[in-house]
Amino acid sequence: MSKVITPREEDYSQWYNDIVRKAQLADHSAVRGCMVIKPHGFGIWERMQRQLDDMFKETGHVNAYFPLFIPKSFLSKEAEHVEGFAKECAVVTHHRLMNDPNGNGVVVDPSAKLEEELIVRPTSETIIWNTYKDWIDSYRDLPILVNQWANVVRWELRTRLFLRTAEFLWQEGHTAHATSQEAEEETTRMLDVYATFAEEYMAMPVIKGVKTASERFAGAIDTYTIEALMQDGKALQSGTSHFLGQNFAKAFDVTFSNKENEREHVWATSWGVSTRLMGGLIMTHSDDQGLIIPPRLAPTQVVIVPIPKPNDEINAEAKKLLAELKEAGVRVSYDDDDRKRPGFKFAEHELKGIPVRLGLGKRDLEKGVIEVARRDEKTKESVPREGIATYVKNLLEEIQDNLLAKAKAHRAAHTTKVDSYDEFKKVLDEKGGFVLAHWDGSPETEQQIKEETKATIRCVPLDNPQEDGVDMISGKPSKERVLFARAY
RNA sequence: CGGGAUGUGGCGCAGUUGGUAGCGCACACGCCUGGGGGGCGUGGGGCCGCAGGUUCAAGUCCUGUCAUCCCGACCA
Repeated sequence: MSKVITPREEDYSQWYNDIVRKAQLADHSAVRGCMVIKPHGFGIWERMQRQLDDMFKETGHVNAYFPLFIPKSFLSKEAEHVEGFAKECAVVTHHRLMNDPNGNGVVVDPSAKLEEELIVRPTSETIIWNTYKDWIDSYRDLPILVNQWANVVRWELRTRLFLRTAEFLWQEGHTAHATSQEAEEETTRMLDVYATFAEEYMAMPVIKGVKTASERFAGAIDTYTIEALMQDGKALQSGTSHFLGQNFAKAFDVTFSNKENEREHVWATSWGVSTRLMGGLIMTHSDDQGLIIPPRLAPTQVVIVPIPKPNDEINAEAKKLLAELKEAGVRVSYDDDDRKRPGFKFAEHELKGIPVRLGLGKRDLEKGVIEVARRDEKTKESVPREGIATYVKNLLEEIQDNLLAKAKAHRAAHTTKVDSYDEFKKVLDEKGGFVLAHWDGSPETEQQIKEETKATIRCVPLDNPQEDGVDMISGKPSKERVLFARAY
């Protein structure tokens, strides 16, 4: 297999595909739009899952699991919701196959038609709220703070590995509360969890904000989002947290008795991040040599390469090094494959994004040093063998910080304030990135901008500085800038 | 779903006016090598995406179909 990656400058889409496939994160499968997540890719996802799950638990949530299939009738109970998802649902109509009477393998058994079709969940609000109806009777039953890790299916017409696949993995939190205020607090709490995770673990800075009406989740009162900026200047919606009001409680008739013994509808939130984060991770950090994984998410943080090849002496030293590093809490492995030469291994580990490589060579050992190579900056240095574990541990933190700093610098350099529509278009075409501009709040100008420039309002940033201005197009007054970008 | 392109060993590709399917990498074995993707030799591996059709003969021509990629439309 050719290990050469298309340079970003030449073709960013192709570069992205090359990274995903050549770093062995994922591959296309036999099913249109569905991918096989390979061990290296899944290992990163598992690190994300584990960390997020811990953060959910720390904020009081528990995990549960609801069915893959949803009765068709459930989808029609919340009008906006069905409209948002109807066009991309996989539908189960039969439950049995039979041998083809003509001898051509198996066919669907027409007698096994389902009375009511089942929808493969595109998201689980409906099945979950149908269940919550049975769980909730009193204010004492609230809040319900449940999360589930699951796969969902959305029959997308155009798919891209990780960024938009027909089936994807995610978590979806679904909470039920006694008051609007409590639900709104939950919505922003989880948005904060996502933002913290993105910055501290993925080293991917994000802007927190609220979606405009046109970009809102189908069935939500408010959709909060974290928006990240990719290397090519396009935005990636990386996580959402929805305040659902009483929409689903009303649709599924979920009520509770309050302290005054009055019957009220329950208030709801839902929030999720998906394997799309993998796409964000790739497009935030990686380079033309391959993937770059932030140390906190790297399944393997350090790889030890024997130079020029494993032998008894080097193996013995490697064993000691492994023990020292593991003792220090570092995820480390030893590449003792004796069929491949060092140069090949270097390139391979760089391609796969392992943050730190230790070169263990006879000459270095005699001098009492080890060659330490960092993936992020592609630099190498000789480090004393004594105290190497501490050095590496500190280096991993430095790399983590460096990646976040670089991503922040890139975002800062690609965030532009503009005050005229001409300038807006010019920045989008020549520079890309986030564009902060005044907007009069009307769906019409938002739509016009989208049609003419392909840019959308990513969000109205939270804690947005208030300032007087005028809409670029209508000239109507505006009191704050909103965040525009072309997006994935 | 519309426009364009591409499907040939695991990967990347060539294959002329139709006439016995090739190359590089990878793989297996052997020898030589050995601090940034080694060298030489030998060898194995193909329903040419799939289904029809034209023809004495189809990887090549025709029709259909499936899949992937790029650009759109769509996209909580």
